[in-house]
Amino acid sequence: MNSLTPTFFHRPAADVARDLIGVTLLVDGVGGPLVEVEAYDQADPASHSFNGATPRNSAMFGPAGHAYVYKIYGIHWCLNFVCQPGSAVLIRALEPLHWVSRMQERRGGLSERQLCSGPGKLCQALGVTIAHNGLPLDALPFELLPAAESHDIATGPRIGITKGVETPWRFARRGSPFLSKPMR
DNA sequence: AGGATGATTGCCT
DNA sequence: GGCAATCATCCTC
Repeated sequence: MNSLTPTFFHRPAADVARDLIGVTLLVDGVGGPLVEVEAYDQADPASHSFNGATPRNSAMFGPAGHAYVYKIYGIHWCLNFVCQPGSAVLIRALEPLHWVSRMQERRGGLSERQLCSGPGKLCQALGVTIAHNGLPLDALPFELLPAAESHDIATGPRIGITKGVETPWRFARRGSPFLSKPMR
């Protein structure tokens, strides 16, 4: 069951990002509704795609609606949803709702608000690795379920970047206790 | 071939 | 708040 088609993703990343808040992400049945995402596109100096395609970022130039997974600081995985060529949405946080016990096993028995409150944490909790790079999002192990209700969405500058710091392409569910950092 | 770097996290003070 | 961990990737020589 999955009603987010490639058409949904074949749009500017910032538009897709906003529409992803509240969408439930499951990987092998583990996950919950997205509460925080960020958009990146090719004209954006903060984006991995800014200087063109390389072996690492090739998924960003592949079909919309597929995953782009990369390793950061030699330690953590980060999951993105590919949009228009050279653009993607970084999945930063979700509300742990489905199969929470599995997430706690993977993360080390932490409180629920620490399970998926950051891009690296979320990948650890959901078991996302480089093995998921390039996979389509409309097939297992991925499931994307439309938002059950509308949300009050806050926007602001993106986290952890040194270029493009003024671009307000961080989108979050306002007031959620599951964010990587509070929205200002 | 060598070196700097990173869309982070968690532990320490 | 500060900083170490840890390594694939990418740029430069």
